[in-house]
Amino acid sequence: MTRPTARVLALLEILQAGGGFTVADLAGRLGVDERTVRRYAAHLADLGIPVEARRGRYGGYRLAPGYKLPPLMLTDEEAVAVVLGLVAATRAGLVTAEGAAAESATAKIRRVLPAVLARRIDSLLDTVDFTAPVRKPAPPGIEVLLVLAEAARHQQPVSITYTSWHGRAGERQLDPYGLVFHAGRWYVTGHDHDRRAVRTFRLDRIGTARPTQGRFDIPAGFDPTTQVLSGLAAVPYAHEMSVLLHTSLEQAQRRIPPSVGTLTEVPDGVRLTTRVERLDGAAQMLAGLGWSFTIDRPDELKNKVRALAARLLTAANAGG
Amino acid sequence: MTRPTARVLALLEILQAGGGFTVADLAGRLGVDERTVRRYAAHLADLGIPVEARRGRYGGYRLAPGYKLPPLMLTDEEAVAVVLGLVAATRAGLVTAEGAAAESATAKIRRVLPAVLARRIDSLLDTVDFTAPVRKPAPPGIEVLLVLAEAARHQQPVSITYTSWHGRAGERQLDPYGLVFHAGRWYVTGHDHDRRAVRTFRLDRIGTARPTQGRFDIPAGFDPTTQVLSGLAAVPYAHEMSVLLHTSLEQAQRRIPPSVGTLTEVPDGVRLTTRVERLDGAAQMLAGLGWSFTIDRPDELKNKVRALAARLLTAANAGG
DNA sequence: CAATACCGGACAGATTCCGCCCGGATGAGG
DNA sequence: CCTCATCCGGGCGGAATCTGTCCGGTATTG
Repeated sequence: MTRPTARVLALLEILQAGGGFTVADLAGRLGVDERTVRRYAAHLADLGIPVEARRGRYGGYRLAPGYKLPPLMLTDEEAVAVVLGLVAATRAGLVTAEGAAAESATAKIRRVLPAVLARRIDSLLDTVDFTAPVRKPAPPGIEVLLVLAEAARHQQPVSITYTSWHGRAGERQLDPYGLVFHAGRWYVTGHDHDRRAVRTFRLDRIGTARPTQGRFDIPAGFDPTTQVLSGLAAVPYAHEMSVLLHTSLEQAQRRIPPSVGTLTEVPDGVRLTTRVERLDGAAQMLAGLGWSFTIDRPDELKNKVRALAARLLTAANAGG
Repeated sequence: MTRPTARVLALLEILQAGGGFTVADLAGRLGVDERTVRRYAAHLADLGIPVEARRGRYGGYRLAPGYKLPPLMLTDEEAVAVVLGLVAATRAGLVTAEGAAAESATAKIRRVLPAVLARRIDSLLDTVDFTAPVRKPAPPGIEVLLVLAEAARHQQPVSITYTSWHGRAGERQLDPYGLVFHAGRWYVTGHDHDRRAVRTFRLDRIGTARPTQGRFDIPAGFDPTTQVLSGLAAVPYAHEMSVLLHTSLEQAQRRIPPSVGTLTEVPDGVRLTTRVERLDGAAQMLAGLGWSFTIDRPDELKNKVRALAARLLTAANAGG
């Protein structure tokens, strides 16, 4: 930043983000000396912007609480980021229940942009193709999402109404440890009071969420992502499967996502335990991995692997 | 007025009063030279304020028509969509060169939200985890992106400066047919005048883009995504492979991305033609797909499939 | 009291700003 | 096409403002 004008207004932007800032903090962010920050604060005051200063321990600068904000001004880069973000969020299934939120947000943002920039962004949206797959959204209600987020942040229990996959509705008391967005779906994981265990719920199946009294502690080292993904892997599919893969744990972890099953390092390789709906699919997966392996169970899987081998031989010998 | 900052902002206030102003008029009001007024107008533009200029008789400066609209009013859903969109765009590698655009955009949007909603959105951002991988961004310059988008939209040729992967810079004349965002990278594909063929370029390797004279037509049925992906797939791997899959084109397209190879519907199924580096890997892929198939070529692939079948038999018969 | 954090004058050197000059581009109206 | 009015922006030398440093001082909290 070469111009003092821009730096003074950058200070204004930082302060407008809210909260308080020490002079040392601001100096670091603006890349100037502390004395210069103090001068800038005085400049803002000269311009009629109410910068409040507090001396002493825990002191710093902030804007006066009631200060009225100017209209939104986005740079070209920021506008493009917002619009592309809305496209990305829609494609990822991140959009929430009132399905047109991304479209209407795009329209509103566009209206406060200069006409030339809006037209260029229109051209961009018209001409760009994305290769990532579009997720079918399973959006939660916005209120459910925000209540759970606040409760997780402040470690406050909630009461939720939940409809399970086979349609049974009920109320649950939950200590929400964290939220996870995975493959187009929102999940909350935490301590389920009724089950006295950690449970994971899909947010699109949660009707209402209401904070309740109390506070909870998150268990040390708890990782919401791991919990949700391993919970997804523990679906009660028809078959339990255990296979010894003749490779390293590192290699296995690189090729097999946690959502597929549990990998355990053992002396002869890595044990993969999981549940699957169809054993022929499991046979195909194992063939596709490329490592040799030993089947612990079920025995039926051995038959499926044999059948796949026979089919491959047929293919290799067909034609000429 | 002693400070340039104050004078620049005084210009903004005059323009915000509405209507148009000549440079001479503004110079008189601000007590500066006309050249200085023109500099101030450029400063405001740098700060993201849309000052529009009109040359010639009856010309002058004014603010862009939409600039004086009331402040942006977003619903809760829309605000969440925008903020989550910015997060998604960052993770997908969609953000552009001036790296902090998503962060500063988030801050600006947050500033025009009610404090309560802003706090709830903060909680959401603090507590949510995403499982999708974070792409390392290879961002193009915003100007390059927007110029190419407009040129593609209006079917107008461009002149680009391009640095190839081994570092050779040069200028190219291009008819941009479309833009594609794939796996964290921006691509433009179109007719390369110098090569007299369709070529694909990565936008992060394009230094500048400038529209040139003329118009072009896009070939009928041209699909930018297919072109970019098949270009990526056309890497000179060691082996050419052709396999007849005993399934439908629709099923094949669902399981085999275009980046893998070309799918062609034929009377007995779907022909997959592609190039691969390792035939044993190809054998594994075919086994993993689960359909029966016939190998056209190479003959060596038949040996690899036989070897895989043998390995599967060994696995199925091992243990008990 | 100790530690932390804002305050602001003064000075020399650094950086940015400014008026002036001027050839050039643009656009409306005759 | 021409005329007139108006914006455009690089370059230069001098003027104005900015900046870091130094430092003694005030304010606030535990």
